[in-house]
Amino acid sequence: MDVKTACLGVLACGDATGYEIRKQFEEGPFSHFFDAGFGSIYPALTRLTEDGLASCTEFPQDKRPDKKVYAITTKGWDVLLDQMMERPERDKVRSAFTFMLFFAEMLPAGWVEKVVDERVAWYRDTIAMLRDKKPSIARTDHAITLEFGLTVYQCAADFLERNKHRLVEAARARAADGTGDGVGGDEASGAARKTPETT
Amino acid sequence: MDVKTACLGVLACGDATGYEIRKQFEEGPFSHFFDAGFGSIYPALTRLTEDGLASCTEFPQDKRPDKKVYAITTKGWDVLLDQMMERPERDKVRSAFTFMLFFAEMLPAGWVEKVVDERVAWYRDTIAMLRDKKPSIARTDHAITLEFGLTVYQCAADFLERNKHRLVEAARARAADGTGDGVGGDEASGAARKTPETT
DNA sequence: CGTCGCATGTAACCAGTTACATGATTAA
DNA sequence: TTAATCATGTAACTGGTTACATGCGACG
Repeated sequence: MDVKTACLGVLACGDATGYEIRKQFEEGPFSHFFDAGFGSIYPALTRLTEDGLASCTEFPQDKRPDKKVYAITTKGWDVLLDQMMERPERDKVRSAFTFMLFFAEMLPAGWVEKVVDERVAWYRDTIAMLRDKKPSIARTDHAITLEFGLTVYQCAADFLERNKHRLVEAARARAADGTGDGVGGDEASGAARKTPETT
Repeated sequence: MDVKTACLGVLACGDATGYEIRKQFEEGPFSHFFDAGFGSIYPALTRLTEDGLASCTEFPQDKRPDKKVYAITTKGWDVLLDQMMERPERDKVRSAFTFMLFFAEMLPAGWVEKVVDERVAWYRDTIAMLRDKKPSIARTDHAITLEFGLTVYQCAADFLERNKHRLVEAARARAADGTGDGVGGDEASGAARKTPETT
């Protein structure tokens, strides 16, 4: 799923300018499963218009660039539908947080605690925000997607809160026994590995 | 978090070849929060070696390319630790599945059902696999990260199973009232939007 | 008096993907 | 006989990010 398709998706919910689309990607419902900046949105919109998948209406404004409102066309709908009838590709997730969790033992306990706390706070804030928005959502699919996020975030936040102490204790224990920062001592680290057998 | 850091992370768990690293990204624990192919791993490994963050030992093999086993160096540990002491950047998620969920009403009910079923099946399989692996994990942080995934996947699968009928019904309802494929009729679709006020 | 929100876009850059090249062994 | 596993790598491409360019009005 590339930026063009995602823009088409936003336009399928209502006409929008490039600026508004970015906000959708940053704060709106799309932010939970997509992201893109201006640098990719504007060219995508130009392309979409060239290909007849979106139409563009200009509204002159003084003292600032003309506002360009994009709308999805019939052909755009067709393409969007086609795209969604293809088997969805695997989710692409890149989480520096989880990466850090995975190595929590190697890190200072205080740092681990801080990062986990911040993450939990982010979940709580997001959950509150989603709860706020929920009543104003008319479409069933949109509502269910929101609930999906709500449920999963809730679950994640609860887990982290319940298990924070274990992580922090593990980090503390490691620090105490001197293995602290994972410094193995010599060049090629001693990470457990049998001499590689010549396959 | 780029490929270089991720490779360093894998090497921090034990020496490995490029081939093995890819497997970690595809099937191993890293697959849940990172992904990369050969085309980025091999150059990254070369770079890491040049910069002294990893060392490389070659094991000649006949009838196939020499096996190159990489190990993280002391400097590599330092860099990895430094990286993890920086505040983790926002997760990047790109989920074509969730995108589709969000537009479920526009799609044929049968298709929605199929896609959701497949996703639930994937969760169930992954959960079973993680449960299998769990007993063999020594490190606390690794174990907790695994449990984190287990918990969240479980929650997601349960939600989808509980709410599948709502999605399918919504899709079915839409199809029935003729608004079916979202075809608005004319060029600039009728998606509700007031004439844009000139800000 | 600074910085945030509105509003557009381009150009340079970089990271990562895809396809290609090579090739033996083993299991279905 | 077909496909998968092992094992490395490069070159071409693409998709997206970052930085730059412009500039007013509102709010603190």
